[in-house]
Amino acid sequence: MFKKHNLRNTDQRKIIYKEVISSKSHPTTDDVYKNVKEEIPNISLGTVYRNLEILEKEGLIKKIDIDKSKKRYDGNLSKHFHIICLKCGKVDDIGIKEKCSFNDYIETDTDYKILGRQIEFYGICPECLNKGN
Amino acid sequence: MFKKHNLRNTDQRKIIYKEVISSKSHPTTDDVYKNVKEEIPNISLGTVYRNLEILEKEGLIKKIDIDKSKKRYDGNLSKHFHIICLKCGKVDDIGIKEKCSFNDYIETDTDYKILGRQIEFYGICPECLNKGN
DNA sequence: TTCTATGCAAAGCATTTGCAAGTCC
DNA sequence: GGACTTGCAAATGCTTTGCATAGAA
Repeated sequence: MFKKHNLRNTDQRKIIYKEVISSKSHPTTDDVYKNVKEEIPNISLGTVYRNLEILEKEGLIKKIDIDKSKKRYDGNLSKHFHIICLKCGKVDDIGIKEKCSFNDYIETDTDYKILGRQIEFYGICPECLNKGN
Repeated sequence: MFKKHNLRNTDQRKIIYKEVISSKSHPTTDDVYKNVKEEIPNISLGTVYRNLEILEKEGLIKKIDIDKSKKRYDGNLSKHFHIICLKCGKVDDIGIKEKCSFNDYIETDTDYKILGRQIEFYGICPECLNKGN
């Protein structure tokens, strides 16, 4: 299953991966740990941390940097945005429609009451580009 | 200076505030601490943490949740987005033009090489809305 | 057999907090 | 003088890491 990524096919890895892929709730590391623990009671938290990082580096899952204090992961690799409830902290998906205007994202058809947004672009700055690679 | 916010006008607070307002580099708590320390050598890191949080709650500065590991602050209260260099970690501003289309944000006239973006909306989810306030 | 992966526990880092002393109003 | 602030240090919470053992290939 993970051979093409030069990763060994351990039970821990398989179940951690399955857990993220099958979840719709953008679980934190601890969420994954607790759920995997039901199938592998003696699994170590360190193993969960290590595997989530590995799976993310291999592009098999995605890491979400929403929560200031905890890492969250997403098994949905398709292009989409997130919407976070400021009361309960839940993270939902927003489907992306190509070519729609910026306001469409805000006037979304979710039933959320929108209070704010955060947009970050990532790239390489001119100084770093000039320094070569 | 801070009277309208029911805050006492301490040297520590004044200099911490001045430091964030005058900085263009979206400093971390530790950045602020180090700079303030030059004026108040015996200032405590806890004081910096507490004051940055207070200033943010009063709306005098803004907190930026970009860095997964550290808090950053911004003295620029006007509407704008951020762009982060994936090599050096620098955070620059992107001015917002009202009514421009989403792609305009990406085809920005910064000299960055854009590699990705992250968009998060914040609000109250339907379940929390139904629970009343 | 070989080398990656795991479990465990300690360490690391940023942040928060309790408390006594200091100081703004 | 009284309440808010500060400095200090300990505590907290999440994440990382070192190391001996287990296990996949």
